[in-house]
Amino acid sequence: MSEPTRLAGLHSWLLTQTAAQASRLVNEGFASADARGYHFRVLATLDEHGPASQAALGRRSGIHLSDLVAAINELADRGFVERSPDPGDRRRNIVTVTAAGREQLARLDRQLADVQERLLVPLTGPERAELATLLGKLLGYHRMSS
Amino acid sequence: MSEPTRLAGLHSWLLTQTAAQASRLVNEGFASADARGYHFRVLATLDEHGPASQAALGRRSGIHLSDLVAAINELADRGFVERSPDPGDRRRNIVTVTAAGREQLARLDRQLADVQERLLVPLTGPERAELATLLGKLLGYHRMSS
DNA sequence: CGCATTTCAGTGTCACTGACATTT
DNA sequence: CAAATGTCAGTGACACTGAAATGC
Repeated sequence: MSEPTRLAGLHSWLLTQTAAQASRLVNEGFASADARGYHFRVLATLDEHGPASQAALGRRSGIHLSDLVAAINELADRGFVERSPDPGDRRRNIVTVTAAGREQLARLDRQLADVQERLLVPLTGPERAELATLLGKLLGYHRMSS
Repeated sequence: MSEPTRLAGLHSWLLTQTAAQASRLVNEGFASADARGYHFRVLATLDEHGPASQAALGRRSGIHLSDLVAAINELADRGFVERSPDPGDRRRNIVTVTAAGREQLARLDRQLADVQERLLVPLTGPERAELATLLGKLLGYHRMSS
C-alpha cells in the first residue's frame, strides 16, 4: 500500500488498509473451520439473544435479509442451526442453534482469539486497550446513523 | 453488529467491523467521483513514484496484477492514465498519469479528507493522533510478512 | 532454457438492490 | 388496504488463483 504521506492527519485510508489486513487474517481463520464471517455473526447473535426470526436476526447481526437466507441454508446444511415455522405467525421461521452449532461457535471464537493474538503482536497491553476504546467509540457513534 | 462482549480483550472483529464502516464511507466518496479504491491507489502510486510498468505498479500499490489490468483500462478509458510500450523492454507497458489524472487524484484526495472528517467526528484531536499511531504500527508490522 | 510481464477467465466473500409471493 | 417476512436473482468491489502468450 502506498505510504500515507499524501493526506494530512489521520486517514480513513489507513483504517481501511489496516482493516483489510485484519479481515484477511480473520477470514483465513474462518475458512480453516469451513466457515465465513456470516456464519460467525449468525451463530454469535443466536447465542446472545436466543432463537429468533430471520428478520430479527438480520437486524441484530447487521446482515441483509437476502444474504441471511444463504447463510442460514449453509448453517442448516452443516447441522448448526434449525429452521422451524413460527406457530404464532406463519410468515416467520424461527432459527435455533443446535448443540453442534454451539460447538462450532466455540471453535470460531478460538480461531478469532488466535487471529487477534497474531494481529496485535506489535502492540503492548495498554496500546491494545486504547485501540479497543477508540474503535469502540467510532463504531458506537456510526452504528447509530447507519 | 453484535455487541463484542463475547471475546475477552480486543477483537479483530471490532477492527473488522469498524473498518467495514470506514470502507463504506470511503467507497461512497469514491463512487460520487465515478471512481473506486483501485483507481485511487493507482493514481496515488503513480503520483508518488512516477511512471512505471504494471508489474512495478502492482508491487507498490498492493494490487494484484490481474486486477490492475482492469483498473488501468478504466482509468485509461477516462483519460486519467496512458499506457505506452517500453522501448527498452517490449514486454512492459509504461503507465503515466495525465493532467486530467492529476486533477482526478486531487478530487479523490478531497473526497477522502471529507470522509475522514465525517468518520472521526467522535474522536478528539489527540485521540485521532493516537489512533493513527496504533494503526500505523499494526500496518507497518504486518505489511512485512504479507 | 528459466524467468518476468501482461492478459484473461474464474472463484469467494461481503454488501446491496429489486422483485416476488405469502401472511398479518 | 399497507406492512412485514422470507426467498431469489443480480450487481459491484476487493482479493485471489490459474492459465496462457509474449519477450527477456
